[in-house]
Amino acid sequence: MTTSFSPSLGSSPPSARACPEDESRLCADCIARPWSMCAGVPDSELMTLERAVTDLHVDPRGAIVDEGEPAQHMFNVTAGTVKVYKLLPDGRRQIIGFLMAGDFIGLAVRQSYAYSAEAVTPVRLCRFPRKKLEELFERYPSMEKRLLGLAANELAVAQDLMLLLGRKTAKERLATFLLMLSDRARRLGMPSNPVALPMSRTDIADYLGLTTETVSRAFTQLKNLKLIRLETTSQAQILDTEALRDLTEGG
Amino acid sequence: MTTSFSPSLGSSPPSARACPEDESRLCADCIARPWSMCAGVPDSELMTLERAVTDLHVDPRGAIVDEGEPAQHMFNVTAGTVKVYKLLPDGRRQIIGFLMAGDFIGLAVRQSYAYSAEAVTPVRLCRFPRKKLEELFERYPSMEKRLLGLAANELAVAQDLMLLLGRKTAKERLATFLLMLSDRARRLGMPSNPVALPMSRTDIADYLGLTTETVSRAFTQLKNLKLIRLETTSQAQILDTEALRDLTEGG
DNA sequence: CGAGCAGTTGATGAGCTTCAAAGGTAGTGG
DNA sequence: CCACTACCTTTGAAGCTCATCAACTGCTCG
Repeated sequence: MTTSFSPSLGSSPPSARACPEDESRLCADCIARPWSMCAGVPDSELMTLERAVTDLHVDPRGAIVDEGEPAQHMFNVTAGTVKVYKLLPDGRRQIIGFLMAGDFIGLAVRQSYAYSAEAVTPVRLCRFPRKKLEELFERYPSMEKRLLGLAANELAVAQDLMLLLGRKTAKERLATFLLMLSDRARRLGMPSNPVALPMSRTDIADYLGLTTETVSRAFTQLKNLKLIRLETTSQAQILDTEALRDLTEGG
Repeated sequence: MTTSFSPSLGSSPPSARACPEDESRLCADCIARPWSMCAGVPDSELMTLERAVTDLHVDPRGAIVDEGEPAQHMFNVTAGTVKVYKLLPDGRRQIIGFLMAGDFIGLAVRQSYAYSAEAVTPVRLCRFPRKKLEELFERYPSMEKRLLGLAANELAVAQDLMLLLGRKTAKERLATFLLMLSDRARRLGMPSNPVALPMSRTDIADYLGLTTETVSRAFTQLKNLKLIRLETTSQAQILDTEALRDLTEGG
């Protein structure tokens, strides 16, 4: 049995399922660990880590954190895809990132979350109470060092997205997006050429600062240029990586 | 005598002037310290800090770091305004931030800088060799902790800018920008109501993802709405903060 | 099989860019 | 001190990209 929609896990006791028995809860087996801040904890000390975290599953469309809610937890994504977004009062939405294994949610200096996060696919998360995390950092400084490195990476990704949003055309944005997803999948050891597009066209549009219609037209353009082929709406075969890469920079 | 243009300070021995005698080089006197990562170093240990850094001045339009160059240093801005930007091969530019006292430049996990930085006003900087910085972090973990906090802040600012670039109209962007500058000036203890606009219209345009013409027209619109008044082109009086704030969110 | 939603395609229009020129402002030299 | 020059900013007119509105297709799931 699975709950189809989860409430925000940020502050209230979540109805999200605890980890079922058919999957390991051991940090030693965690696929995401090498890419996450947990890589800063020595193998021999993983039990300390396990005592601090709660393993959670969230179904697609389930909320993980809500903008403005008290930031009591930090999360590590260990499987699946999460979208992180900000809203304007009139409903305009900007997705500021798609998170995957190894990424974190909820690094906040302030009291409350600066954004909302929601599962795109079935997602698996490790939840750290902020206080326990502080203790872990005290005990394993390299864990905090590692988080700084991840934050620096996030920052670089954010800056690339700013360049995209401020200065690229629709076609260039989509080309950039497809290569970004492909590269990331490769880094995570997942299939990188038929690129997986688990998110909807609306999500892609809200990430690229466009509308679904424009995203759809851009897909058609790339198809007509023989740069990609859509196996299904959620799987894109890249036919000419070089030409696509040229496109991302206006070539 | 002052050199009007400085080469990049990132890797080569800079022709930027060392700090002249009429200004203190002591960290104890540093105005930016409370807002910077140096706040993580106890007062009694400031001499260690002083031995590690080089104090630099850069004139307007002088380069500080160049995208792609080896990232051998990190910088702290202690006075003045710096613009940080990325370029596309065809010259399109996106300014990803205006930095002021307390902000850092050059947090990079990778080997080279991910962006360029250039002085807008006369700028004062502390330059940290990456190696010495590592030693400082070893010695003063709270300094690295503080840097993590600053990076988290940067990230939040970046995310706000993504929302602006992806989803706001020209008028909303300018309103957001003016309030942002005003708030920041206040936090730094500088005059916040006639907002200082040290950067050119072109710089503002490249920050907001617009053209100079559109920025100029947006200024005119805000003037006509009686929300602001331009004392000079580089000083904006905010006449109705509330209405302006409503505008930033589409109200 | 039909309902409903996601995605695609088409037609029109708005907002911003581009191209062009005039108005200001600051710095320079007589 | 003022005139001249050069650049920055503002304003105007036309064009283009993307948004909006609308219809259609195809897929998924009772």
